[in-house]
Amino acid sequence: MALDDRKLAVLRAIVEDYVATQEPVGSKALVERHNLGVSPATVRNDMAVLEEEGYIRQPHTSAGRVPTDRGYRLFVDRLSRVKPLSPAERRAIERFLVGAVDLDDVVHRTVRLLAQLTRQVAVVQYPSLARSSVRHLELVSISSTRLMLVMIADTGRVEQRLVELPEPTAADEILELRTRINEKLCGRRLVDTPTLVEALLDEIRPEQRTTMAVLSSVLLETLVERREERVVLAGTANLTRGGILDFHGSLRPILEALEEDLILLKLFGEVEPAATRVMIGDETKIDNLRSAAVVSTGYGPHSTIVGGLGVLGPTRMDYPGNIATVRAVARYVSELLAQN
Amino acid sequence: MALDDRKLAVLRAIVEDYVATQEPVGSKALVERHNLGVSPATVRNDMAVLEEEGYIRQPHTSAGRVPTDRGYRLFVDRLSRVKPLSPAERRAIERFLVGAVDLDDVVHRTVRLLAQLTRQVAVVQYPSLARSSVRHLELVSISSTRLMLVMIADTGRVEQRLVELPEPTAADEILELRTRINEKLCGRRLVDTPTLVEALLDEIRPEQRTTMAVLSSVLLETLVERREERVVLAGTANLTRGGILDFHGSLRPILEALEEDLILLKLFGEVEPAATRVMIGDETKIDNLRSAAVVSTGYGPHSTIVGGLGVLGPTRMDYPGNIATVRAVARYVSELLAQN
DNA sequence: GCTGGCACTCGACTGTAGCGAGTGCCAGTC
DNA sequence: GACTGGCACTCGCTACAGTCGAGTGCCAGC
Repeated sequence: MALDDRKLAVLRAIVEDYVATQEPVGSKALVERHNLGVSPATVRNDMAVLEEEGYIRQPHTSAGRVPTDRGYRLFVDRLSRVKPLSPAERRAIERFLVGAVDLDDVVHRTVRLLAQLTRQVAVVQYPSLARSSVRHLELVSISSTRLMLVMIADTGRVEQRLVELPEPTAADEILELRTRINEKLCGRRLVDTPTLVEALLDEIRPEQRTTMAVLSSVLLETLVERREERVVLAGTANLTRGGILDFHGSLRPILEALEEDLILLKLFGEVEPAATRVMIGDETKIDNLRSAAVVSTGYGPHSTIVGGLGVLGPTRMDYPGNIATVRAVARYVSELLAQN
Repeated sequence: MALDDRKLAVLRAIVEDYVATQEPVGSKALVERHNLGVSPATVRNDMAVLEEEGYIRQPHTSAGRVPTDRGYRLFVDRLSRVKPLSPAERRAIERFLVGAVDLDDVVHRTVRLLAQLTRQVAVVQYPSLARSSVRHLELVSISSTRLMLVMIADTGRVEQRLVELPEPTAADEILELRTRINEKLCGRRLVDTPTLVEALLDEIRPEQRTTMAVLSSVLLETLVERREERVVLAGTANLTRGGILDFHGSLRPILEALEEDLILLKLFGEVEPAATRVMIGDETKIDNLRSAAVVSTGYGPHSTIVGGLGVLGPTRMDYPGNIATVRAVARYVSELLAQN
């Protein structure tokens, strides 16, 4: 059955009121607060239809209605208008992000900013190594058989690994290797390095091969294959806003899910270009997050995507507002990265 | 009034039972579970004295007794014996920490391990820059007027900063500066760098001075003065164990406090050598942590201290067990750092 | 197709009563 | 003097009954 315009308006009103008051909303209150132009009885009929279709439900007889996940989905897809940011918010964003000294700083400031503006849990993924290129590779000698490999990515991300050499290697050998590796890898995408490194192994002098083999295995194993993706989160205290009524009863499952980097990456890391993604309840595909919703988007310099960011909160959240904020923050961060 | 041995035994029994059951403990249950050799009535008299002295209190008139912060303090200082780790725990610790690829990895594994073993919130501070020495300083050119300063500390910590140069500088100039800086700073403690850098400014060729001035200001301002201390935490989901009965009613203040790096540093960062510190309730000096307790200790290679770690939980926690675990983990981490 | 009216449901709240764990006190005993 | 058994008392917890009211579904009428 198709829903006519008024029924949609009723659904929208229910979602908006419920998000604002956190209480089941009845037909009478609805006509009072929104000028729907019809009587409560009519609204009740519409509600009955909406309930039959699974967009709203009654917590118990003699209570008002509450949106279901399906109801929120419809609301997000068709009923919500984008809410422009307030000037105060814009200013907060700008002020917050200037003065960052390095990538760590940018990421941390961003996640706090997001948590503060949306009053939800915020998550920011570090620029993904999978989407980065090599800017520079440095080999720093620590002892004759031990050195530190430092990789600097174009995204500003820096990774270091300790390398045990099989035999003592002279400083100038190391230096030469460093030069060769940089010639080969600089500017290339990290995912392309395996073949390049393989080629390099053939090109260099035989006596350098064992050292190079160790280096390449560290490089490939710990940086390329096991791509260390990192995420930061902030604002967990926001989960306690509005009692424990959200998240039916216990924060436990939510907090547990937030401890799993893999889960966070799945939710916030896999973002397609220019799409703001909203996942509601079961759509997260995570059992512990049944009662939560996620708004995420990608960011990156010059319209590329190098990582994801977003917020997580109760399904009962201000979707239009959060979507607007997440987008705006992503845009600002992207600009910031483009400047570097 | 001095407490005789039996009264102390009663206090110990109360603490142990209350920690185990999370319920106010009465005189009858006490004599049943612990063989105190006296009747409930006698225990009641002792309890009355303990209450008068402020070691225990009654939640309400017809309930059993609960330890006060002062009671826990006495328990920790005089009544608890160190609980040896189980072999399973020892094995868990060893297994958990092998295979760490770099400092980040060590820190993250450690914090998870601690959270898992103690079932509390765990916190680990990164090796403090204030206590680190410079192992190597690298300058990586990004464009002619921009470079990245990478500092590697002896603790394995790596920090990077973007530097804007006032004028284009040739690669070999940069290289020369890098060598000079390393000659001067390698092996020196970070806190000693300001005077060394100043001296260096006088020694180098005049045309390099402006570049060097920029470098030194970044170095001193963002690494030495504003010492970026970092902390990692895990196990927040453990706060929800045992209902919200701990933390009288709301996790909110606890979660808020845990978001503040400054608070965490204060609790876990300021550790004297070889002392395991226990802070109970108000002793934390943090209002939000009234209902929490902290067990912390220092760690570092070769009996030095480079950072702190520990756990945070309800005042009603297993102090002997947590103290033992925190110490053991700190010892293992220290060994691991000594090997590098 | 909308509306007003009406009977009905059911959770929230209130007040009462009984139960029982636990206490404080006191007189008696070793 | 220290410990013990006994006893009256307190008070939170639970169960139960009764009332209230918000909100619904349905239906006849416009």
